[in-house]
This record gives sequence, C-alpha cells and structure tokens, in this order.
Amino acid sequence: MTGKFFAKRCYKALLEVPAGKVTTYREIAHFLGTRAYRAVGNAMNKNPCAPVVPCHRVVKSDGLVGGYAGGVAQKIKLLKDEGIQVRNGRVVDFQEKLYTFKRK
DNA sequence: TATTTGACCAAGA
DNA sequence: ATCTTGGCCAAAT
Repeated sequence: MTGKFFAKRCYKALLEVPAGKVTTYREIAHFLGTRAYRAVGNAMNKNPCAPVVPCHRVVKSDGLVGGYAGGVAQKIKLLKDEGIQVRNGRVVDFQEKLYTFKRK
C-alpha cells in the first residue's frame, strides 16, 4: 500500500498522451524527474491500471513496442486501432508518433 | 531486512 | 547492423 505514488504519477502522465500518439518509458520517467524507466514498466506489468489508463501507448525509446500484460499482440491491435502501424514489433514513423511531455 | 526481478536504456565490442 | 555488459530505480518475494 505505502508507496505506489510513483506509479500513480505514471498514470497521470499517461493520460496526457493523446490518441494516435505514443510515448516512451524514458519520457515518462524523465517527466517525473527520475530515471526509473524500469520501475515504470514494472508498475504497468502489475497492471493496477488495466483499461483505466492507456498503457498500450507506451513503447520503448527505440520505437520497439516492448511488452504488454495482456499480450503484445493485443497491444499492437489497440495501437493499430488508433492509427498507429506496427511492423515487426516496431512502431512505424516512431519519431512522428512520439509525444513528449511538457510541464504546465 | 536483503535479494531478486523487470512491459528499460545506453554504451562498448 | 547485432550482441554483450553494466547501470538504473521501484516493487515484489
């Protein structure tokens, strides 16, 4: 119970990502002011957010889709539904689809 | 409390 | 370009 504030911040940031765009674990961590890229993915894996937060819009910094608790195929399918193509486990036009956070 | 794990990243060979 | 190595942080065991 204690803790998890970190994960909560992740979800909050994730909600800022518009549909049709993707972000990276690294961007989220950087936005939070930390380097816990792994902890971010770890929190998602436990998946306390399920369909509440669009976890499927998070990919690796290299544009690789990465993983997904519900199965990578599912993740790709959701992305495709938002207009994002994935080829061989990699996001097409990754740099263009990438969304970077900015502080308000 | 200590150790291991992981939906990661960057640099080196 | 690929493969290996080390580091990084929070959560789980």
